Amino acid sequence: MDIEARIQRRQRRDGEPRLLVDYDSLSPVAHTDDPVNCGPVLERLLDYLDPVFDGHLPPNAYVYGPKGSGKSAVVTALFDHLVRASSVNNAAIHTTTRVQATFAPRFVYVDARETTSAFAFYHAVLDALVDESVPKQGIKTEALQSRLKAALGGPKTGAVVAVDHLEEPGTLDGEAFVDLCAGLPSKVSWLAIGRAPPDETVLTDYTAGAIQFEPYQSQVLVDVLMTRVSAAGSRRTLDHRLARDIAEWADGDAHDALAALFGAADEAVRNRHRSITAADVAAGIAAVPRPCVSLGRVFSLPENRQQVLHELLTLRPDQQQSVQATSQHIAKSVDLSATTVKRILYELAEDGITRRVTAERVDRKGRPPSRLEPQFPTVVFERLFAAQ
DNA sequence: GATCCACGGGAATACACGGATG
DNA sequence: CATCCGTGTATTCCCGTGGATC
Repeated sequence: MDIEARIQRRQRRDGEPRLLVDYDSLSPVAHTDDPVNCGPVLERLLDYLDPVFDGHLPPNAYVYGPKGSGKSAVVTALFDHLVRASSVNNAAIHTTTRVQATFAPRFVYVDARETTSAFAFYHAVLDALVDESVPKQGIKTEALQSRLKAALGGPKTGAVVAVDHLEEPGTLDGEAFVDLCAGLPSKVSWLAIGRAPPDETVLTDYTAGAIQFEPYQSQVLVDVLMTRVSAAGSRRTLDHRLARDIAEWADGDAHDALAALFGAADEAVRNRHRSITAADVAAGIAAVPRPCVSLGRVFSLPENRQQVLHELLTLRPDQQQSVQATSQHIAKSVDLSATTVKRILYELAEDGITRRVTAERVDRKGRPPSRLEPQFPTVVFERLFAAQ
């Protein structure tokens, strides 16, 4: 946090202390280096990775748990450390190796939301593995595969690839992912991360074990919220009791809790409150639909889809009586034809980003129209979208 | 020239509903 | 009464084109 921001935060206006918050610290899509209170699951992940320190690759594994239970937060933090440790200083791992051979495993984190094709997937893995830049176009997918093989050619190398957000709408499904992994060199083990319980996914047909993430306990969630709040502003910004209210409402889902907190902080800032009030919290909670789609999914959408969503949020209710009318209005402010906008709107609804609500009754003929309800935290989206 | 993929457009299909038909 | 039909929408699906990069 730079000095400028710290000073700004202390500035007064109208003699009143004014709340200023650092929205990045509250963002449900931002993960911290050091997730709060995740000891037990972290230990289980390290247990799984233990063979690495013995000079072997671990088997494939599956990490699962509901949205907002900390899967991405913990795995990204862990892999960040491992990547740093293995690339900056291989010795760190070598010296703890109990056998003589110098086994230098690599660690790769891939977000399936960003890699929806075979090409993109192999590209992501290879790009993380080699220093030179890897072409994004113009070469065959098979060319990437052989380069991967070459990159892991050494006798004492191997890689553990964590693939996050599998089997979401719009990302790789289990079958496709397993097929892609079959095209990887044999010296690669994968750690799949998804939401489905082990018995509801084909992924576990190919893994030796599964690691479960439970929804956050209310008390832990309160800690998470308070930690984020103090990173974003001052500890006094949020009353402990209000944090508890948010946590109770969120029912163990850190994503939703942070989204609500973000909305509450935004409301407080706009009302020039000196701290977050109960009414602000109520407004913050109200701006998070339930069930709620993860913002991470929304922000990994292509730019023009996000544009369409942004415009959708600016329309008046009377402009979105039907999908057709909605797309025509949106097409006016976006560089896409109404037909294309319409198709995009249907795709977004299909993926659960929005929800179609069919009108009760219309005048006469024809199938009744639908309106689209956002299924993601709109306030947070607007703020972070504007900041992009 | 190869290769990947985003775009755009519209054709095809499904649906709702009232009214006609057998 | 059951079914079909016409009309006007909503919704899904498919495929060609073109930019960008190697």
